Amino acid sequence: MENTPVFAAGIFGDGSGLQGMRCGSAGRRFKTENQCMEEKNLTIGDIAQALGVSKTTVSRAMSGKGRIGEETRGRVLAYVEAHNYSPNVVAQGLAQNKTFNIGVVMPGDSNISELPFFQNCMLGICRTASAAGYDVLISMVTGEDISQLERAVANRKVDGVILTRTLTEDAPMRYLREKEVPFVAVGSTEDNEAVQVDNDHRSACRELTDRLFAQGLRKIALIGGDERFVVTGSRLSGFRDAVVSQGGAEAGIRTDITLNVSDARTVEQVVERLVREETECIVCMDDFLCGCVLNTLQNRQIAVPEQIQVASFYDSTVLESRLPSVTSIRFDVEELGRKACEQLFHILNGEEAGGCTLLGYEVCVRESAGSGKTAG
Amino acid sequence: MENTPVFAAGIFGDGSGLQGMRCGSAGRRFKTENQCMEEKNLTIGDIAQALGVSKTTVSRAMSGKGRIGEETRGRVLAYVEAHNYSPNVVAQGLAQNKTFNIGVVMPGDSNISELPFFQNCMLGICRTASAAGYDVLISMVTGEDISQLERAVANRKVDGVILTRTLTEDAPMRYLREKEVPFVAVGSTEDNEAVQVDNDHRSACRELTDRLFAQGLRKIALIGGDERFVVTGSRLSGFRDAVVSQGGAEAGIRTDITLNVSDARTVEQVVERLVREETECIVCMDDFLCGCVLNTLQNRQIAVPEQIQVASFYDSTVLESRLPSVTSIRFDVEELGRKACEQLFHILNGEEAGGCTLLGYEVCVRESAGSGKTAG
DNA sequence: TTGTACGCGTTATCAC
DNA sequence: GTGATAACGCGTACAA
Repeated sequence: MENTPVFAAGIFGDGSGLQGMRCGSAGRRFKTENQCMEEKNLTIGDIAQALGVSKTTVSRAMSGKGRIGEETRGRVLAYVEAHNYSPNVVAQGLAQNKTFNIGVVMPGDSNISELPFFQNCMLGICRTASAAGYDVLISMVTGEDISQLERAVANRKVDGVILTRTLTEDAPMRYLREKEVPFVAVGSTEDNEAVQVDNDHRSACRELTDRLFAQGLRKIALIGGDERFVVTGSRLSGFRDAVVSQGGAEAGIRTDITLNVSDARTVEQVVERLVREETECIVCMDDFLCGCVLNTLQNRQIAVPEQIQVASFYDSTVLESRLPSVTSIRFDVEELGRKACEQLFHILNGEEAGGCTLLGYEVCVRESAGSGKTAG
Repeated sequence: MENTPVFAAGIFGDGSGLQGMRCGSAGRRFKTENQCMEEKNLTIGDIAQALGVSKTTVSRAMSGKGRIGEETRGRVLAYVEAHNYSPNVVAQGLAQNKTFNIGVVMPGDSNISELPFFQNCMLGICRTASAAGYDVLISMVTGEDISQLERAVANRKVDGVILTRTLTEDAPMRYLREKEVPFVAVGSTEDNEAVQVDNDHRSACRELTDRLFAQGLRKIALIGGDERFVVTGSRLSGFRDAVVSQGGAEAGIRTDITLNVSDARTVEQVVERLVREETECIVCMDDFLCGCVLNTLQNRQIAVPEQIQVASFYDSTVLESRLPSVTSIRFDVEELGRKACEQLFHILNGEEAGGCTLLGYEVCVRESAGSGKTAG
């Protein structure tokens, strides 16, 4: 008994118009005659032939579109199940002018404290996409280099795109606009036309700041990062909202705002100044900065919250093992990714989604500030 | 002068076999007659027609394969340039049984200190892939759920896969093996058949540990994470290599090894014990654990390195703002991603790549240990 | 050197 | 309810 290895000839057309007894006709690997690994590279044509029906019928059975006899449908589905056939999505795409891919733009130069955000956001996106039969194609953007995104778009590899970070002068967004590629932005943008999904940073930061004032604090400092990130602006607005609602300077409130702080050294200098000026509480725009602030205070032997309070406008896992635990705001980032993906699908289905979706937040008062052990 | 909007009719065949004067025949958007946005949805057929040559000729001009007249080639390329046409990669793929996508498997449940690793690894992969005309498709794996990977593979969305983390019982790897999907693993594996790219963790950890012994230390403790990660095993081996080379217990060397430590609370308990037992140095297998150890020591007012030394077997940015600076090992993770991607391309080109590629490392002796201010 | 005629795997149209 | 047939955009053996 010979098991002659048979090369899957005619892959790219062998000239003979023969369509006789094929076995994994689309195969690209070696196979043995009698035992063709059924699950692989089976085509709609193979099934049609095996069942003595037309390709059209098989297609209909699978898609559920068009009329088809209940029995025929059952037979096809049974065969499909038995040989666990799965359609070639690329070919489906070619026929429908779709790719079943969504692009996700990730910054390649984010700092530590932002990474959990992107990770969880990706998780939400991937799960939602996967459940809808889509795959996620990544483009990393570093600085002004959006070449990866350009490639993906120019090559028509994606049906739409999700932006996971928004800048005030956003190169990726400008590009997508220009090319008329459907996209959704995670994080707010100044472009009101754009579909965006974000947490309500402004309200969240206002609420947290309000609580600090409610504790009787009067000298609060704010340290923030890159001003070009739209979220920095939102948080700042929330902070100011709270200040204004308390009566501002007229009510004896003193604030000290420092933005564009990006490294530990700068934080150190700022903190030293703030301590000298007898600031009662330092509010940080993100956990990276907050970590730096805590380090500095620890090295200077300044007790938190007894001598100075500290709070953060973000709650990542960066600080989770810290003592004292840090008062901050918690967001459901995975949900953010999910929502963004759903919005994109809406657009793709022509159900033009709403402009801006705001998700909630949770203020977590912990030991470092606002818990009552105030120094103020 | 009317600019009648003309719907790109006949997308899926309008019945008329007409091939006359088409403008973006593959278009799916509205266009104006005279000013069809040339760069979009131009096909090889459009170009052929415009230039009065055959599609084959255009194809050849672009691919460089097959003989073609220098002048003809020039004309085609000029036209392509002028209208900045770019081929439909999906269609190319369908014709060549390729996708021009590589899959990347990411853990969806990694802890903070691992994230910079995955980020940089991705960066290396994406850049290499992009330069080779490939895109990166992400599959997130959480726990035993490899459904996203399964979808991508079953749907033939990828030509090959890169695994960014390896476990001793690796579900994704098992799956890829079974489906005979070409893959490369970042990180070592027990499967010797698999193509793998890794840093030489064993040598690196041995070298670092050797230095500690060279400082005269005799009581060293090791704290490690998940035992199922292959890298945990490698690092442990390196540590043991150093111990053995120093003569081990007979030479008066005491070691204390604790694995599967994953949370800050456990670290605290372990550290307390180690301090009681007058350990001279705590070596951490990664920076997350190291961060926890430093926190605990700081809270207990135990000075590093004066009272106890601390070193880490990994150098992420998690600890970069810490004081004292931590002695650890530095790897070029982006290079790791690059190499992995290159190896995958070798396999895809049939140039069966070597089994295991080991990349280098750099031991960074800083303040926290091995710098001379020993407590031992 | 160039063109013809398929084929890749699927969907959509239109007859039957 | 079912089946040819023509797209989708591109590559390629073979003929010219």
